[in-house]
Amino acid sequence: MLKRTNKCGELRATEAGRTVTLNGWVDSYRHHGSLIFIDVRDHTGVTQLVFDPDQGKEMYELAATYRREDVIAAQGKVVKRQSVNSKIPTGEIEIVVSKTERLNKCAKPPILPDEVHEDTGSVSEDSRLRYRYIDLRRPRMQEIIRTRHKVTQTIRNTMTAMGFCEIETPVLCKSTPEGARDFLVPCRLMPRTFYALPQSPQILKQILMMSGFDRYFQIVKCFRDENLRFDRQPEFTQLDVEMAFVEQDDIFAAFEQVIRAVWKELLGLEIAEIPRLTFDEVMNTYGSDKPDLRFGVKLYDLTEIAKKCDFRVFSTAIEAGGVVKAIAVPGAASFSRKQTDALGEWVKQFGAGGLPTTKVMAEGKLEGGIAKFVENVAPELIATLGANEGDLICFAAGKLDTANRVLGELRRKLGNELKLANENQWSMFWVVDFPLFLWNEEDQRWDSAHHPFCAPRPEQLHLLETDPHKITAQTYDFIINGHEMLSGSIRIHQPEVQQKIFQLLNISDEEAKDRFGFLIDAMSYGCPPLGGFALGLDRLIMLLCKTDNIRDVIAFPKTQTGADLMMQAPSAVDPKQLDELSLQLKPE
RNA sequence: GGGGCGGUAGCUCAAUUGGUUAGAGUCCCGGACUGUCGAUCCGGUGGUUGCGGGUUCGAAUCCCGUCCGCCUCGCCA
Repeated sequence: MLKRTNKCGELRATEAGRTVTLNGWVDSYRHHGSLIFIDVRDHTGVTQLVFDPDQGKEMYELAATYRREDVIAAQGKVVKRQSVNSKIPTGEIEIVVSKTERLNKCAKPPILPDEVHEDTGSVSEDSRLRYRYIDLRRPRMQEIIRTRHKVTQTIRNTMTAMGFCEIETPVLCKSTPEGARDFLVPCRLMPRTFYALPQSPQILKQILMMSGFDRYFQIVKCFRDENLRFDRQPEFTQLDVEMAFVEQDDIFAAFEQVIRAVWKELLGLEIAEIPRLTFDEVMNTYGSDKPDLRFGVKLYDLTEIAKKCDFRVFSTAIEAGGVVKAIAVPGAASFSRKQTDALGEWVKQFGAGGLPTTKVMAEGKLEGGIAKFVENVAPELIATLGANEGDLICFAAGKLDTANRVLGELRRKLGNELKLANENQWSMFWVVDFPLFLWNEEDQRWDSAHHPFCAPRPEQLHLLETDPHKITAQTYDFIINGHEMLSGSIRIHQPEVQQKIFQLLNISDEEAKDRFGFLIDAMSYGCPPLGGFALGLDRLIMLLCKTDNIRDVIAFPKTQTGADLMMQAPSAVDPKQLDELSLQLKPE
């Protein structure tokens, strides 16, 4: 074969006169009867080839049969072009081909690796996933997947420099019914038993700390058999980290070094000081535990002001011990009645009865919606909210949690729709002081807010018996632009404490022993204080590549029903295989 | 599991809202063309309108079921 001497994106005018060979895919071809132009593409870019019959009739005739996505080789002289194409980096030169070879003929291509054109539109994701190998040839996809590699490299280098050791943990693990649903793998050697794919290496990394590895990390696949979303795949990748002999600040310092290195390496940006906000603070101020702080639109408590209004919705809520809160959304005063009504319907899914609104007009006048009920407090209202002309004030009245949720969701939705966030800005911060437990109304019991190995603050241990909801966990999230990127905690390192937590979570000794016996044992044979975190790598890449589709950042992703459209997984299996596993299928 | 949107040529879409033989661009095939670069021009192949029922003189269009894709609520310690 004619082996390449250069890549398709690298030749410039300075190489004019040299004889080179290129290998690649036919990106486009233009026939002019006795002159053929072909743009040949590889991962580095495209170069124009010129085929002139004067350079050889056979060569020319072969080139005349080249079609899109054929794989070809071409040898020839680099010459400066008569007419420069300023759209491509190699546009100053072309190759006058003297020898060529077709390395592979492409069958009629089902899709083409084109970027979007005005009149042909973009290829549906179905087709892109089915013919992933063609889709991945697109420069944009190449860029994303290569960015991903650069991120993992940067992470590995930084973690290694900080003294972390990358250790692999098993993929065939033990099923634990807590948390997400497990993917199960039947065990042939022990019939009627199953492995589970890990939801995360949580327990194993804690054990590695007990084993004296001191600082562990792993870029690792995790599996959760739950329903999927735009940013969720059944298998996804985490940067998993655990550290021994540490407190919260040590973990923050370690991660901040990593994220700074990634932003420097990938974006050339220095990250300023990273703030820490408490859970209560973000919930009350932004109505979310992961707000996007690239724009304001804070929630304000208007309960006192609302008491002065003769509005049934407010008074009923306040009498029931609830609150009245509001946000002022810039520019939303232009919303039509139809739009505000639609918002009123939309918020019902978060427990609101409806959405009272009013518009801020010139000179601090209120108009529309519930204006007549709040006119009497207009100046106070506007001052408290810091509202301006053109804002739409949205109220939520009811229980504090509900009001926060409703306004938080509304803030997120309208922030997106009205593009309130500066696209070129990054908002990063830690959320700290989460509650350790959340009350589960449905089952009438306590649940871990994160997981059952999170350590309570030692000075609050006595509250375990009396007021579990008051206990603050040494748990933290890291938020970027309104997305939860990371979460972690200081773990429990004393078996007595762990047992108490299990008790409160209604996990019996027997159960605990069955599921986590090895962890408790390990903990009792010399366990250092420890903590760590897990970072969602796919979501991080999504942010860095500015895509809102997790499938874009994974080479071979799955659809919302967990299918791989290229390899056609999952699929039925041979009855023999089932038999070997002592499995039998339930009739439909 | 619930809700919403979608499925028409290999690909991206249209079809005057139930009415003649389901069209266009692109890809592919063939032809013309020596400076194109999303080449252009001419011709051609290509359809179980996701699938299965039903309503109707007549269904891509309406109804029921089902499958698939996307978004979303629940769910994801």
